[in-house]
Amino acid sequence: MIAPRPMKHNSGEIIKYSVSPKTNEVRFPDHPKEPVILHVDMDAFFASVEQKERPWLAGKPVIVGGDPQKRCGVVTAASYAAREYGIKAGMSLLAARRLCPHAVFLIGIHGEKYEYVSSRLVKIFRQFTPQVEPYSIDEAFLDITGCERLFGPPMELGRKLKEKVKAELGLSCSVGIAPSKLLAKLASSLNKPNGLTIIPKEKIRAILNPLDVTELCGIGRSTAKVLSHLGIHTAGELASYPVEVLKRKFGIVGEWLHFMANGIDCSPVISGAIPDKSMGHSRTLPRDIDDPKQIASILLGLSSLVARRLRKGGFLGRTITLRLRYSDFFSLTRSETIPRPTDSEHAIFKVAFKLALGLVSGIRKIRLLGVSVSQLIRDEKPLQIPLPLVEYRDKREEVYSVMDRIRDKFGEDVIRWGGATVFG
DNA sequence: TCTGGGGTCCTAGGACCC
DNA sequence: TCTGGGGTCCTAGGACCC
Repeated sequence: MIAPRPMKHNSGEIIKYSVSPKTNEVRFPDHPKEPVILHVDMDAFFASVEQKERPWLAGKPVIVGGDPQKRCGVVTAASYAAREYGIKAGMSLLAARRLCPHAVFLIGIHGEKYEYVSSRLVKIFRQFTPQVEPYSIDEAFLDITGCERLFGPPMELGRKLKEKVKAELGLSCSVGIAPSKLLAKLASSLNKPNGLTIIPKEKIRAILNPLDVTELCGIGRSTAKVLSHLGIHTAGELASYPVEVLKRKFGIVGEWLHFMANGIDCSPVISGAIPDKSMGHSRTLPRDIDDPKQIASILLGLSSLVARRLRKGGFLGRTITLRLRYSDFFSLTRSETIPRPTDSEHAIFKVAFKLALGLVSGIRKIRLLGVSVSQLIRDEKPLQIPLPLVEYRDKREEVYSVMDRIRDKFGEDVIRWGGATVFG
């Protein structure tokens, strides 16, 4: 996320800055060099990967999403040919089908395939600079400051990068180049798909000012609504709005808004791995339920998925959060922190189910259930000897490891705990 | 727009301890 | 027993992103 933490260091420290009392201008410690940041955003990533695999789908409206037979299907990705019909990510599959009945609907998200392509992309990016920060499965920031001697001017580097991605993976991407992450991300969005856009320092104001505030990364519907009440609709209007008023209205976010609208962002490209903070899974159920037995079955299945990921990543977690959505769409969370960190599905399930039972009502049925674990720590195997810790490492641990190996080999659904719902 | 699933960060109140 | 102030942890919710 760049928006919620634009002013932070790697270490989490706030970068010190000063504000000129006369001009209201913000001053940062001088950079040794004017940074050059490049943002890569893959074009219709999931849909393009599928099209590359099935060449006969090239140029056709392709929609990747859930199962349209189930009620919960939404569009996860749409090819540009599909977007011409007004289809967007997040839209229900039914609505998408109405807009474009002849589109090709590819059901199911093949996460592992996309992860693999994503890892190959990062390898390509690293051939240009070691300073690569993956931002999501299909986006990354590259700090290309000082790369001129190897690859030519920034635009030349951007062109070479696009060519290499196309040649090696057959995928097109949009590239934005600017003096900061915030502006590079904005630049890549300006000429999609297959764009290559630079925002030079002297054009920042001219490009930023007329933009709708919602085009800035970090301003969503809620913030835009509040801004609109203040008479602020464009980035230019936001930039010249008194920062003190914004701070009163939004707290620390108000300050970010001010900086964003002024194109100020000092967040560095962080090339090291960013540790996971939480892991979770949730499911919209095929139909609304309120039977504790069914709830238990779903929660055990979700807990298994989460625990398996914890073990795979070598993590233990302490806080277990239950997420629940009623049929009227009212959502809430309940969490509990346990004394000893765990990676056991049964420990996770026990807490999640207890929390869920407190929320079962005779009036509203449940539409969605989710389980997540946070306060993660590394599971340091050699350190697990101390006696108080032995207790949570019960005999099931051996069973978990056997089950994990079986699932690795034969798939998620070949084995499960009695009573657990299997999620593929 | 009849509304998925994976995350992150911030806020605010209350409990608890010193 | 009453009083206080600060720090930290826990919990719940909200906003936002892809």
